[in-house]
Amino acid sequence: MNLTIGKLAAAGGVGVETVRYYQRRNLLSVPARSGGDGWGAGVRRYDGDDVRRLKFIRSAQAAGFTLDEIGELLALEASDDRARVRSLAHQRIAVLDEKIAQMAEARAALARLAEQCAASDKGPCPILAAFEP
Amino acid sequence: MNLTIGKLAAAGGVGVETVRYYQRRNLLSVPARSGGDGWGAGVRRYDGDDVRRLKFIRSAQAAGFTLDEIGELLALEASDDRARVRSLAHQRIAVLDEKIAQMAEARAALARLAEQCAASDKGPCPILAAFEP
DNA sequence: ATAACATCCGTACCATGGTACGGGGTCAAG
DNA sequence: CTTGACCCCGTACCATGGTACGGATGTTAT
Repeated sequence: MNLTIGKLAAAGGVGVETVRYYQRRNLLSVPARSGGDGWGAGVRRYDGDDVRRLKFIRSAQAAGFTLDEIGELLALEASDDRARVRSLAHQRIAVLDEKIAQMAEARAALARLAEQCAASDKGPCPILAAFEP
Repeated sequence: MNLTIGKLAAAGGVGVETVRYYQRRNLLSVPARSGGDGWGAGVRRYDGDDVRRLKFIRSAQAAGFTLDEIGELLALEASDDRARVRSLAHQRIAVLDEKIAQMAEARAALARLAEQCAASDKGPCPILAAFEP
């Protein structure tokens, strides 16, 4: 594993600019440039650990954490504040449960809508009504 | 039902500025001002239909529609393009299913994390690892 | 060794979904 | 008939999460 930024980005399923953005946000480190001396010498190289971090960022985003929160999580990884970790996890689980329930409800509404809309082919279908409780 | 913008907003669980924003986006109509003539004459009044629309917007947002898409849905309500409605509904259901699955996965990861983090009280808990597949 | 391609970096710009400000006008209760 | 709460409108600003540009430099395949 001796990746350039482009390979790292590809491994994480994001664009190069996104990696650089995460570096600006201090979510990913900025390794030294490979070349030894002079002015703009060498290219930065990344390894499996960077890939792990990058993938973690994407997973945590899917869990609904903001990039700021993800920064805190990454900092916690290297600390031993277990209480804080548990707290963040439980908070996020609660939010997630609520969101999942909400989305399931929305899904049901959409299924109703599609069904009612499929029944006949005359006139409009009641879109607003489909979302009413 | 003869609401001022403030009551409408409250009924929808949003702020006044949000209602005005939706009006700018053409998601909500802007009724005539009650007073008759002159320059700044009267206040705008809203009714149950506006409340229904506003609540619909919030529900559709929870379903993951963007405000632009919601605009299209509202337009479709008054049309009879059932095929388009079905298409939007099915698309959104697919996205929703994927997102729900993703969130369930994230929830499991967080539960694992909280558990491992609760087990002992020494050292850091493996946050990155908790999200690995 | 030279062309083609990738990286580096600062800076600017973008979309989405709002929120804030401020100087007015209006309305209902006391 | 004043006072306090609310409404009107334009304009500016904000946070989040990126995406784009472009000139200089570095790397690599032929």
